[in-house]
Amino acid sequence: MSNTSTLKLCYARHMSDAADKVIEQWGDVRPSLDTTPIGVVVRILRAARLLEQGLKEYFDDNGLETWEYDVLATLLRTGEDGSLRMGDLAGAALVTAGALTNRIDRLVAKGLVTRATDAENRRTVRTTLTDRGRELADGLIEGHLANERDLIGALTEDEQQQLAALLRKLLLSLGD
Amino acid sequence: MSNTSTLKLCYARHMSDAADKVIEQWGDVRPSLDTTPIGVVVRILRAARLLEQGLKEYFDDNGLETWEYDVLATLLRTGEDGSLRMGDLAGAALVTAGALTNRIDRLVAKGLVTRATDAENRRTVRTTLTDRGRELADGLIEGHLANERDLIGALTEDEQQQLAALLRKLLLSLGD
DNA sequence: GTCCAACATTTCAATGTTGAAGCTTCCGCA
DNA sequence: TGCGGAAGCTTCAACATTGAAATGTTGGAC
Repeated sequence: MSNTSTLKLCYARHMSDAADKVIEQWGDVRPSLDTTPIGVVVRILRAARLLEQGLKEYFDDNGLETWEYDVLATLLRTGEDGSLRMGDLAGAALVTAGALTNRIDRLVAKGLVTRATDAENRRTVRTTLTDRGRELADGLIEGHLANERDLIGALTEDEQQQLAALLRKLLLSLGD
Repeated sequence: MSNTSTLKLCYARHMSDAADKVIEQWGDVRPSLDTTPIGVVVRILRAARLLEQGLKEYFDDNGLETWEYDVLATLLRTGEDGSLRMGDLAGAALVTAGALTNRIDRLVAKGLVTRATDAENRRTVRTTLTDRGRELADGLIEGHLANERDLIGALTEDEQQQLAALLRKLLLSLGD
C-alpha cells in the first residue's frame, strides 16, 4: 500500500506536475495572461481526485463505499447517542438531501443504521448506528487513517502542518 | 463576485473549519487515534468541492458548463493545430473515455469543436476547435482567471506560492 | 502475407446525483 | 384557535458517469 516506487520518481527537484504544464502552455500561447491562480486551483482539484481514488482503494478492499464509511464515521464520532438528522449528514457530506435519503435507504437495508422520526420534532428523521454499523466503522478507522497517512506521506510532518494551515485559511474564506 | 463578506468572518485568528471540528470530535470519542492526516485530506476534498462551486458560478453566468470550458481551453492552450486525441482530453479531465465521447458529442452539436479520425492513425480521433469555439474560449479566459484569483484571494501571494509548492510535491508523489 | 495482441474509441446498461415538486409537521401571529 | 409560511424529508424525472463489452485499427512476430 506504500507508494515507494512513485516517490522515487520525484527525488529530482523541480519536477513538474500537470499544473505546471498547463501554466507553461498558456505562457506559450497567451503570454500576457496572469496564470498564477491556476497553480493553486488546478492542484487542489487534481489532488482531491487522486486522494479520492486512494481512499476508494482502501474501502474497496473492505467491501464498502467511501460514502458508506463517511456516514458511519460521522455518526460514530458525533458522540451523543450516535444519531444525526438527515440534514446534518447531508451537510457533512456536501450532497443534497435527495442523495442522503437514497444513501440512508441502502445503509438501512444493510442493517448498518436505523431510521426513526424524531419524537420531539416529527419533521426530522434521525439516523442511528446499529451495533453492527458501529462495529464495522470502528474496525475500519485505524486502517483508514493509516491509508491517509500513507497517501500524504511524501510530505514531512512540518509540510503537512503548513499545508493544513493554508487550506484552513482558504476554507474559512470560502465559507466552510 | 468578491467574497468580502465571508472574509470578514475569519478575521479572528484560530477560527476552526469543518476539518477542525472533525478532528476535535474524534479526540473526544477516540482519544487514542492519530487524526493528523485528516487535517490535510479532508481539507483538500472540501476545498475542491467549494472551488468547483465557485468556478461553476462563473460559467453559469456565461451559459457554459465547467467541463465545456475545460475542453475548449485545453484545446486552445495545447497550441499546435488546436486538436487533440480523445485519450488526451480524457486524461486532462480525469474522466473515462466513455464520458469524453459523450462530452465531445455535445460540443460538436453546439458547433464548438469538430471531430475527425486521424489520417495517419485511423484508430485515433482528433477533436479540433471551430472558430466559434476558439473565440468563445478566448473570451472567457480572463474572466475565469479573475474569478480564480478572487476565490483564493484570502491568501497572500506568498501563501499561494507555498500552497502551490506543497501541493505540487503531494501531486507528484500521487503520480500526477 | 497472416495472425494476434495491444490500442483507441464507441456503445450501452447500471447506477448515483441533482433539482424541483410534493408531503407532513411545526411555529409565529393574529 | 386557526392560518400562512417555513422547515425537513422524500419522491421522481432528467441527466452524466462508470465500467465492461464491442468495434475497428495497427504493428510486430513468424
